Amino acid sequence: MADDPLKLDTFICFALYSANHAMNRLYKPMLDALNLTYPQYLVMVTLWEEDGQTVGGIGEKLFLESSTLTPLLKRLEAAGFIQRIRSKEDERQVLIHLTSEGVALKKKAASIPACILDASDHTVEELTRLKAEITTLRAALSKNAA
Amino acid sequence: MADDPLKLDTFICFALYSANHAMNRLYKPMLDALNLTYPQYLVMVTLWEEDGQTVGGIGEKLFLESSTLTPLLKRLEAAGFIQRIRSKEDERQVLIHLTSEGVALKKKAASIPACILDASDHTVEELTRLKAEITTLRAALSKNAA
DNA sequence: TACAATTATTTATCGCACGATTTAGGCAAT
DNA sequence: ATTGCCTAAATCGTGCGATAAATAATTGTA
Repeated sequence: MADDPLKLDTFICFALYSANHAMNRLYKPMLDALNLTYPQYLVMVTLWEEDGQTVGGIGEKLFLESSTLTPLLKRLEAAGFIQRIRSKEDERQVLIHLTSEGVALKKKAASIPACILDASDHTVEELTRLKAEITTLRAALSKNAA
Repeated sequence: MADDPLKLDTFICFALYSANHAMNRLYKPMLDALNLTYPQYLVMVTLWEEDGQTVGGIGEKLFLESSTLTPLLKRLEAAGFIQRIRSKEDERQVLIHLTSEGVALKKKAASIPACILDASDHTVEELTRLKAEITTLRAALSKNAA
C-alpha cells in the first residue's frame, strides 16, 4: 500500500486539483459580485496590467488557446468590460481594450487580494515562495508535455 | 506597479490554476488511452484504494458534490468500469463497486506515475514536500471559505 | 503570382461544476 | 403509528471552459 505507485502521483496532481478548486470556491462569491468567472478574472488582471493586448498575447500569458479565449472575450465584451478591435497595422490581430467600465472594475476588485491572503493562513512571504515553487513545477510540466 | 495588490493575489491563484492546467494536459493523452477524464481518474484512484465506497464518501475525499458525482459516476458505469448498487443496510446510499474491467484498468494506469514524476523534473522528496504544502494551503482555504 | 505562415474565428462536442429542488429512506419523539 | 426532521442521492437547469479540427482572412515570402 505504501509503495503503491498510484499513490504519490495521485496526490501531487490531486493536491493541485483540489487546491485550485478550493481557491475557486473562495473567489466565487467575490467574483460573482463583479460578474466575472475565474478565468475571466485572470484575463481582466492581465489587461489591468497592460491594456490593448492581442488575443494571442493574452493566451501566451495565461496558457490558453484562442479557441478558448475568443468566446470568453466575447462574454467579457457582452458584459461591457472590454472591446475587441481589429488592429490597423495587422488586420489578422484583434486588440483587446478595456472599456471605462472595465477600468472601473479594478477598483472593485482591489479588496480581493487581502481576502485571499487572509483566508490562506499564510504570510505574504510564504505564499510568494510557494507560488514560485508551483510556477517552477508548472514550467517543467509544460516543457515536458509535448 | 510592484506594490499593486492585485499582483500577488493573482499569481498565487494563477500559479495553482496554470499548474493544474499543465498537469491536465500532461495527463490527457495517457487518460485518453484509458478512456478516462481527469476527475474520473481521481474517482477511480480512490476506488482502487478502497472499493465499495458511497457517493458521499467519494465526494468527501475529492471535495465534490453529489450533483457533480452522480453524472460522472453514470459515465463511468456506462464505460463499464464501475457498478452503482444501492446499499441494503441503508437504501439511501449508493455503493460504488469496481467491475473486473475497473480493477483491470489499474494495471494500465500503473505506468502513469512514473511519467508524471519524470516530466516534473523533481525528485520524489521534493514533490512530496510540495504536495504537503499545497495540501496545507488547500485546507486553510477550505476552512475559511464559508 | 503562387505558396506558406500567422492570427483569430468557427464548429462541434463534451464534461465539469453549481444552485436549487426533489425524492426516498432513515430515525427519533411523542 | 404518525409526525416531523435529517440525510443521501438524484434531478433539473444553466453555463462555462476546454479541445480538436476546419475555415477565413491577412501577411510575408520565394
